[in-house]
Amino acid sequence: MLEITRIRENKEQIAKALKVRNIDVSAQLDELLNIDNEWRSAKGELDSLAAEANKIAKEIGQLFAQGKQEEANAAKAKTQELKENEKALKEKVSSLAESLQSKLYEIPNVPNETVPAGNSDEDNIEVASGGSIPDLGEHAKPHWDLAQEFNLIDFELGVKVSGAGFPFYLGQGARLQRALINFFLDEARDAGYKEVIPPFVVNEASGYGTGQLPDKEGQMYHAQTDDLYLIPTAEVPLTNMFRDVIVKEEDFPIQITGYTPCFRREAGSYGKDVRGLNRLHQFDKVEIVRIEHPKNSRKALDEMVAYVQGIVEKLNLPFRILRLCGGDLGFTSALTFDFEVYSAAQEKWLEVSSVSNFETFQANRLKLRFKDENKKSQLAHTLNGSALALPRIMAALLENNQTADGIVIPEVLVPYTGFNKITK
RNA sequence: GGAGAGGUGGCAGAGUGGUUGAAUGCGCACGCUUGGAAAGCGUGUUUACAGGAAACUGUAACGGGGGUUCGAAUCCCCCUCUCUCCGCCA
Repeated sequence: MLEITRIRENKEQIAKALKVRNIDVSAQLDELLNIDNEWRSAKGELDSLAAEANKIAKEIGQLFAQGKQEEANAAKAKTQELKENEKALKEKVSSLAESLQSKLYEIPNVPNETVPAGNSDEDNIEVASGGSIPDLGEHAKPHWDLAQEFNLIDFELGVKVSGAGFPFYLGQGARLQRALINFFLDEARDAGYKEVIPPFVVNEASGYGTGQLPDKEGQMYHAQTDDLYLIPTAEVPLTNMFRDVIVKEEDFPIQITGYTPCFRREAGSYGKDVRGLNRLHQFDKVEIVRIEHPKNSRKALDEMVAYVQGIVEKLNLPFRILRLCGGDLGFTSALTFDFEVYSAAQEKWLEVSSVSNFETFQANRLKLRFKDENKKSQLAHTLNGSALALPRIMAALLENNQTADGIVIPEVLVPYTGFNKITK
């Protein structure tokens, strides 16, 4: 959520910046500012009315204390009209505040000035790449065939027990999965991130805090009996740790990491993009989160991108890094870099990480602040990134590393798997 | 799930209708004191919004919402969370 003061002061600039997302919010901003003006004047009126009422109430108290009953009662009568005005004004103020709030929720984050204009993922800009795409020859199998052949993942069994998109990982497949999780967590810890195991369900307030609510409600599983949401990403609990918190400036940078399963309804997804591990309702992910001083967040984002690149390289996967264009940028993000790895049998790029700087957008919703050198509270910046999402990494590993007699495990993972090749 | 108790400032903990944004203690900050430190003494120490260049002023907030009242942390109603005991249970 954008700060209203920022909109007041930089309306034109914000409208212009949001054009990068292919949306025109000028009219919305004007409406917002109108409401804000109305709200402020009503609030001012209410405040002085309340001041007057408070003053009289105090006087009445004193009159009673002095035993001047009659004068006190006379003063009481005087406040009747005041009370009625106050009540009406109060309602006006709160309804204006409410409508202001809901309008504010509708405006997406202002893209960073380095975000390129564009409509879709086709307009994203590749900023780096690495690794080499293996030549698998004609007999390359997609990972869903390999998973079946080596008995690593059972999609059918998942359908029976839960539904499509909830696979069973079996034997060496399960061990590889666990190895990846442990490898990612260890790497993150070595890079200075504090490990956390958060709850996998969150309340409504947390959903609002990081921006999943109100607009992306349909993407989350909702346990209605208890009004809890299954987390779509560890970002939600890890960032909400800092909701309503005023951190100390010297605590920056705050770096945390956590592994969680992620649950996504993926309403509306279908077709061959969802085949195998490409898109699941439940998947594992290790997330890194940073809470930063505003002046350091840009640098922090670069560090996070470099970190993610490092682990992708250790896994020897061909990758590319994309700077997301305005049209592909998430609602809450100011700047995002996506990582894709090449899955050589499917012959396609798969997104495995998204590293974003939200600047103050989430912090404003979260009321996540710090005291600056002048002892003024200021919104912090929040950032996060996948490091990494497992299924597509698994897909690429299986496909890219297939050989005539098995699937080769990357060297860095062998200490974690306990085997260096998946065999029948 | 049943019964009970309770949610007050960074923490502990008073306060049951009237200068209470809130005693007191701890903590913290600054100053005095000291060779230095501790102790001691003094001053200060919530947040949000509005107005203001600032000093500051006004309003709101004692879990959340609503009500009674001239006036509510204090009374009433609803919700919520926590704790204790019992039950169930990994």
